Amino acid sequence: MSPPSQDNRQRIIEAAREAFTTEGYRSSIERIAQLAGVAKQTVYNHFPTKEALFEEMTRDNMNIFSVPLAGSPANPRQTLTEFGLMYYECILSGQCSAWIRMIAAEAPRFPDMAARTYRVGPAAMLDQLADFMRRAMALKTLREDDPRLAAEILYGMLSGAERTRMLFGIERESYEQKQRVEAIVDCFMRAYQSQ
Amino acid sequence: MSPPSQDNRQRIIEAAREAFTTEGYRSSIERIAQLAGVAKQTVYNHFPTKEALFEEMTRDNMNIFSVPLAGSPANPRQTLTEFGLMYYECILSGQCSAWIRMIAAEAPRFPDMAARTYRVGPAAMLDQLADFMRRAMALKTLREDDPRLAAEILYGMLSGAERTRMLFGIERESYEQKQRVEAIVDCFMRAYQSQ
DNA sequence: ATAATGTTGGACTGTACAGTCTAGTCCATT
DNA sequence: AATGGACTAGACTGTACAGTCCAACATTAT
Repeated sequence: MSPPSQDNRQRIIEAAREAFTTEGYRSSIERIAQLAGVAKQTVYNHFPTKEALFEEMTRDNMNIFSVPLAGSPANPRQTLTEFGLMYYECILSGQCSAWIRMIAAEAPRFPDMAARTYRVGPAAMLDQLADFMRRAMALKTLREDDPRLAAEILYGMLSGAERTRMLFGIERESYEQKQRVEAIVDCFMRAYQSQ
Repeated sequence: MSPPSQDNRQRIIEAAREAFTTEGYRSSIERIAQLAGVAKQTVYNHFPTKEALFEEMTRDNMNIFSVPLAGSPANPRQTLTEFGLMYYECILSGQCSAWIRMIAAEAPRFPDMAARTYRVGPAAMLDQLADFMRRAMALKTLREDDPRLAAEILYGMLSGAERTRMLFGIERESYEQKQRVEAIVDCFMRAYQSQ
């Protein structure tokens, strides 16, 4: 090979992410090639079909979803607040919004991709969160209850109304994220404090 | 006119709803005509362009979102449980799921349609719910707090994880809806009972 | 140098589809 | 009976795009 092939491959994947998340699957190969600054044929040198490129791109961008849950179950209020802030930062960002919208739109056409993304993204996060709840419940820093349900409830409170607005393309109303996250975690703690 | 034109118009809109929600906007006019049992030209007799048909269809189907909130603020647990059950029934049904997915997918292309649907659907429901919270708080059957936030929190707990699964096309895990709704409302009541 | 390999740009094929046009049919009103 | 508006079937135009082909070019390894 002459000009470094791996560079081109990565540039194409990056361009595909850009194009697919903003224009959906209908975005054309020619457009992607143009965004990558590469000839159309070069795209086909690296990926046999548009579908293959799409699948590769989704595989390459899955890490976009991971939000770490670091912190001790001894102090759930603090740990969950930190987690909630990071969640808002990452998951409700413009980039991630476009990504989720695109996944949702193409889920019927690419069910495997959607299921894989769900497993790596939301499902993994829920598992992590449920595990945290279980440990906190064992420590009696949260009331004894179904840890999975607790995880889903917190997840729901955090994403719920915001996620809906984001899906409909409604601009975020202006308010303090920090304040909102704290109010939500406070609500969660009222419901789940050990008595 | 000979064969009743209004019938055809309604059949076309119905077919468009079916086609657009299952295949997205990419579904063809020919396909819609076929579903409606009508000639392609007849579609164009009623709607000038594909976009116009789409807009009309979304206007016609907006009522799909309305979930009534009937019941007294004197007994929030019961009223909210009934509301939650109806919400699950309606909003998380296959038909409504496909609808939401389609809206989300086409929101960038039809921002007006998306905003309108948001106003009539989720926003109206949140308003209704917030009003209920306000009245219950005035009655001291719920703790004094921000009623809008309370509404969004309950809405989030109800739709959160389920909505995500639905967007990703993940089959509902089998559990009792009623049990889940009751657990969620119970959690909400723990957080919002007046002390 | 030369062979091998990747890239380029442009021409090309085939398909799918929006939207138009036409010739003919069916029915209700006059 | 005649007029006119809606319907049908199908041909047709133009465009967009996936995917292929090819001839010329650049770079690196031998």
